[in-house]
Amino acid sequence: MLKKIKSFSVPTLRRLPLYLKIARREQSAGKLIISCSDIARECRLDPILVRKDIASTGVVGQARCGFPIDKLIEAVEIFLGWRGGKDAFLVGVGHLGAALLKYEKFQEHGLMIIAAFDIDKQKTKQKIGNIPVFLISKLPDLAKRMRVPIGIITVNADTAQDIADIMVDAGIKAIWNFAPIVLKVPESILVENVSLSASLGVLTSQLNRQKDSDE
Amino acid sequence: MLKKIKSFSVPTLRRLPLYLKIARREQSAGKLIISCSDIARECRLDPILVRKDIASTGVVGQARCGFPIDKLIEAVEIFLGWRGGKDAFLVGVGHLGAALLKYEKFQEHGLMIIAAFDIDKQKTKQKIGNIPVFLISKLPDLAKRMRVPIGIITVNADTAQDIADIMVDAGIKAIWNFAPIVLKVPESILVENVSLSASLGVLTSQLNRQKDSDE
DNA sequence: AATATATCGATATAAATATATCGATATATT
DNA sequence: AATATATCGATATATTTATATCGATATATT
Repeated sequence: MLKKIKSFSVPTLRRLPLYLKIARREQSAGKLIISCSDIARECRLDPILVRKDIASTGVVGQARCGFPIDKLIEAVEIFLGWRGGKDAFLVGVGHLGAALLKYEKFQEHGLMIIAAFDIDKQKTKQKIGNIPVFLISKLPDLAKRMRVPIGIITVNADTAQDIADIMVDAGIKAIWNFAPIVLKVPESILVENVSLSASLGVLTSQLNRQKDSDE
Repeated sequence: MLKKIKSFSVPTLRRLPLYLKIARREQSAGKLIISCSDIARECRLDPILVRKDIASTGVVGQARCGFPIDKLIEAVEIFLGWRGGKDAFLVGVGHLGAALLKYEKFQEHGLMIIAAFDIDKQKTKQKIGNIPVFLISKLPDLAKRMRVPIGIITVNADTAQDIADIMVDAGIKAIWNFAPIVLKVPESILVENVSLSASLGVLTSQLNRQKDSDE
């Protein structure tokens, strides 16, 4: 039976990790309760917005006090799918790919990069960040047998679509794409793009306009 | 005189670099004209949206044909502030910082990383991606003398605010922040955040919900 | 040459997102 | 104990963003 998937606002999903980070820090500092106003102040957001975001995770707060931090953290982690780690394969062991492999904190986000792949045989000779590197030809079999749900693409724009095709064939359900193209994949496959150009564009465009108005 | 800064939609600013990339590629392939429908098809967006985005750059098209690619590229580049490169300093030569220093294509985005900084003296001994690395204590003087407008923060969350303070004191106008915190800076300073957690949160959250509904 | 079609540009509508308002309630203060 | 205050939760409004509609126009087709 095809259930309608309740979709949540992407802006909300993008803010929640920040709230989580703050909540975890406050918990480490010994606090038991945290309010939306506290979080909003630190994020420079409207408390009402923070409250609505948090409400979508389903956690219930206490009037006048706030939310029990442990319950809040649990609710956000479950909501984001960060409880019970998900396996991922990374393809493209270049500068960026290697940096991601060496980043230790993805576990905090429930992401376990268990293997990396590249076309360059040289790169398969050593582990990076304790993660083994294989030839790309090994991906399909491994992905199918291990039922890996997430693929990370850190190859260049020219080869990204080919890698996406291989991932889809291998049964990967979600792609975290760092290449600056729009991947063509079946509708059922999730794609989340990280675009440095997009981010840089926002910055430099606004910087230009600000400068112009100063003169 | 304080002119009101005309602000453009951030979603539009985030899509324009993609259109630009496509336009450049088509130009290399010899095409002289490109239509919003062409771009929309490739980006999997509504042509009307693409047309509106492009309209905000001020370029004018030709009914039934599209936009002259050279004019379109020029307009988008100017709009994004990517004509006539901008200097930048990067602070934090860790895995990610080093990867950005080695990335050669920022020039296509009008960004020139002319120096990097770190607290670790060891790191100052060699260039990375042909960019020299200095001790962080050298930043203020260099930034002021060279009037560097952009600072890139690739340190960890604990030190990011300190680095931002140093950058602001040194006259930097815009910060490209890769650390997972909300920086506290004066209103006149632009901040653009790149948040891997946010991006990952969108992916894993949706992946979870999809899985739940399958069962 | 007349007609059809694709696209631009402008305007209008719809949908998504953010902000404001208000009552209820638990703690702090007088 | 009574009152004030901060915060939640729900509902309502405003703003932003995306989509739809329509006329004008340049090319392609008949």
